[in-house]
Amino acid sequence: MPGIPKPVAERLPLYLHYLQSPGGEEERTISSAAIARALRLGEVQVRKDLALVSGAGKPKVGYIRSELIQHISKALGICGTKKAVLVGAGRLGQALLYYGGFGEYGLSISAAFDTDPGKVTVHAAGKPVLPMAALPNYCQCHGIRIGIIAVPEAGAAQVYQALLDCGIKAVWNFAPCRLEPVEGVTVRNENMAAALAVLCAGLD
Amino acid sequence: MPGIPKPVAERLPLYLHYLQSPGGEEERTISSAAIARALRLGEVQVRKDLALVSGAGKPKVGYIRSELIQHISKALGICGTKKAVLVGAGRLGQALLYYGGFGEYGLSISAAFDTDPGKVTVHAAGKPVLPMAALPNYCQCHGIRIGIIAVPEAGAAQVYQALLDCGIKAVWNFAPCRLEPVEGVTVRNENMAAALAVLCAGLD
DNA sequence: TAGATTGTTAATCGATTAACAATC
DNA sequence: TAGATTGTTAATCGATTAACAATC
Repeated sequence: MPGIPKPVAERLPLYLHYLQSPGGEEERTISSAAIARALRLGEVQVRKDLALVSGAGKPKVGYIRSELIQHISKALGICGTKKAVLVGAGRLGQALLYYGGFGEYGLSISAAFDTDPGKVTVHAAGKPVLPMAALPNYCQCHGIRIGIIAVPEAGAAQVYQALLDCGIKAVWNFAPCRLEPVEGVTVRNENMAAALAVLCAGLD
Repeated sequence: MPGIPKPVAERLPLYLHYLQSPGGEEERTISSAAIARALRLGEVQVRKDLALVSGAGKPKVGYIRSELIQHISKALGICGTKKAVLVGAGRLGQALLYYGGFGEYGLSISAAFDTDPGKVTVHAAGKPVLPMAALPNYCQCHGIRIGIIAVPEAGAAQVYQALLDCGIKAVWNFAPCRLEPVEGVTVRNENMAAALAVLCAGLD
């Protein structure tokens, strides 16, 4: 995504979801105004975003839906299905493992890992739950570059290091702690408690 | 949070978490430089943020830890424990129900609601899972103003309306759809699949 | 007093919005 | 041609960073 500002990149999945959603208008073309209305964004903003990744809009006509889907998908690097590993097969980990929504963006969690031998025997959502020791080999064999951390805070740093050692390049961290930045590795911290706290901050 | 810019508000929980975390330096005072180092932020940014909610730093000394915790807590509206209801007791819902991290910010999920009679009998994490019909009465009796939507996309709009009817003022939505904005109600959309897609966008 | 650390004012940067030009 | 819709250039807005003043 070189050249695509972060706020724009964050809107791209919304456009894609809307364009692919059934039930909406199934016209062959669509205008920036229609997208803006549906997603409650400014129409100039939508046009600017789309110009950045597509630039294939036609005055008086709008955008060809299928083309636009192609272009946004390309900008998001969607090609085939990228596989991710999940570390931590607790409740949150299992919720992610069963969640079907990633496929829309060409992503899937292909295996989970846990230190708890009790969880290791479980196959969840048709996916294996393996012991931590199996992580390096699994990642190498499957060419995994995406890792998800769903363990308690105390274990996060260690899991992070293990993922780095496996050559992971993108980390989605659900533990409420910052992870040491590493050149060439992208980290997103998903601090659930903090998110709810901010949402509720203005309540009184 | 009138007067506090959103980016600042999003950093406040990080400061609070760091200040309250055990194991760190347990000094009575702390400097903006120390906080910045730990959280990997700019020190001027930390000082500006803290000046906005506290303004009680002393040159040469820093901030008194306990005071700072008080001030940030106040800015985040933390007082006692605010209760939230959760709609949708699937895997994600249960993960949230069991998650213990909300307490740090004075929040707790006190009950879940589901249309599936099978889920209704379960008591999860010592919290009741009730039928949807019980929602209005529960919210009124407990003075609930926070609602969490953890149902599939198709049901989200209806659940949202139900929550609005109950007088909910803050909504945390995990379904991948935008919800109609309503005056006086804050909504945060937590689109998990989109988040992972953006994280992985730059992979190749 | 001197030095460390906060707080503020000004400068920079980036994103959004508005106005308008281009074009099918 | 006229009108609708895109795309671009300029203006606005807000946040971050840098420089410096204040003060314990």
